[in-house]
Amino acid sequence: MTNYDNKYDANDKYSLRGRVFQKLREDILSGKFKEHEELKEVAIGEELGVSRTPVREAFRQLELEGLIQIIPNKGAYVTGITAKDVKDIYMIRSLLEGLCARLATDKITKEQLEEMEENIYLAEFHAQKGHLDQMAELDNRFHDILYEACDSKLLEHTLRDFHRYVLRVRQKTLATNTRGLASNNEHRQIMEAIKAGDAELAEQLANRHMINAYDNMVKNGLKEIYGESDEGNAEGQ
Amino acid sequence: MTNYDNKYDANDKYSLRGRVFQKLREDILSGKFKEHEELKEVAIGEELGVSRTPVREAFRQLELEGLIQIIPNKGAYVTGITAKDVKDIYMIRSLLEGLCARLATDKITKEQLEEMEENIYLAEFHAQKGHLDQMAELDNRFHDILYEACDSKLLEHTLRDFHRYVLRVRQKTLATNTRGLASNNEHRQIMEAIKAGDAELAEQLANRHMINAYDNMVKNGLKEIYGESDEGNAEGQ
DNA sequence: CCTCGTATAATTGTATACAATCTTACTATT
DNA sequence: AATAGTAAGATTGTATACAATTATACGAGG
Repeated sequence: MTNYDNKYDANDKYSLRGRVFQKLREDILSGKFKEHEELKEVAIGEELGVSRTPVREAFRQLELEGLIQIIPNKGAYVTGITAKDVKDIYMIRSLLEGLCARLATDKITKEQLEEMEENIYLAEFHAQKGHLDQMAELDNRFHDILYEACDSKLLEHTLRDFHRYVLRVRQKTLATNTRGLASNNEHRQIMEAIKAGDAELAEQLANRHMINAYDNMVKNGLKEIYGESDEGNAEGQ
Repeated sequence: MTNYDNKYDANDKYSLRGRVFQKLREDILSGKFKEHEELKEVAIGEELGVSRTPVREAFRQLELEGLIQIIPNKGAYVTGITAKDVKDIYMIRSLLEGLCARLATDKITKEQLEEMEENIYLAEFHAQKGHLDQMAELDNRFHDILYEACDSKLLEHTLRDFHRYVLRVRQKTLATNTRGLASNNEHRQIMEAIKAGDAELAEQLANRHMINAYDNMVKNGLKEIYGESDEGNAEGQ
């Protein structure tokens, strides 16, 4: 669930705890810390030059973000993502991104729509050039715009959480260029539907966009990467 | 987002932090702490007989659960729920409870199905007797069973978060007996669909169940209670 | 050689001390 | 009287000290 309309965001940049939190999140999402790796308070503290207190508080936040698991009196461990988790997230996101697109059709501002168009235009350029990093960045930003445009702090926050959570996987799988181009075309269709005021269509397209993204991940070896590496409950896909 | 399959739950009962966390959450949800009320570390600590450290850590968790907002160097405040928030949550829940019911149709165990039937049977009894507290309890439990039955830790956790989050409102509005009876009949229909293996129908019914619940809240004065009491962004409903 | 138990070390949990920041009230100046 | 400045108090942020718990290593007994 977490917090919503908070101008002073929880990951506040200016406190030590906030900086530790951001750093650790980044390191986990980027894969610097592997799954099931243990994070020790003193080690992290020394590495970042802070005491245990801010580290501990950052741990509590990371736990609620689902990035680590804290076992009382034992330790903090980077959580693993199973193939089943990824499948579930995309199922949930499919519905919620659809809802988001539907709501955004009524609520989107002129500025947001313009940024969307620019985003798609730029992405096409980078797709042709094969700039994968920029593609990923633009993809993230496209969804962020959509989340902002739905005018629901709660939905926005929920989607952002899920989106961030699968970034770990995405970095390894979206790196195929063919999907990048197809994905951007789907973005364009969604944008066109929103622009035309067709909420139903926008919802369906956003819905489908997630399903396609997931199918592509499966094709490109999601199973091999995250298959049975975990607690052995990777069943579905 | 928060943590998922964690046998050692974050709100661990045996640490001071865990107890403080649970106590504060309970007090916020029950309405003992009013919206926008400031929570001071020392005051809470003295009241519960602990130092500031576990209180601070509990605060971090409450913040990520969306129950309080922490402004750096200033204080912790109980978050307000606007009418718009409630509307958004029910919109989201409508989709996700539908998904949950659909998945549960395939995954539910014999035991879970039996507990569901028993739950509905008991609820009918208490509805006739006008036992509102028990009704609320059984209603919560029904949805918990459904969440467990969908066999998705992620969906289960997400729905539980939203469910808990609206408890604050529910306690004030579901207290009408007529809705209790209707609600229980909807539970029965959902259960029957699941039992019959009709996933599509179960999804639609669960979907509709949420919409009905929300409509009833609006009828029974949600607006009056949570209308403009907040930041003045209660627009939609 | 294996198992159990104990002691020691390592790690987390909590309390307290100190630093930084913000709030409040009072005073001086206009 | 109103306002700005400043100092005192209150509150949060961080560091450190101590307690409790858990993991590890080693040795005794079988």
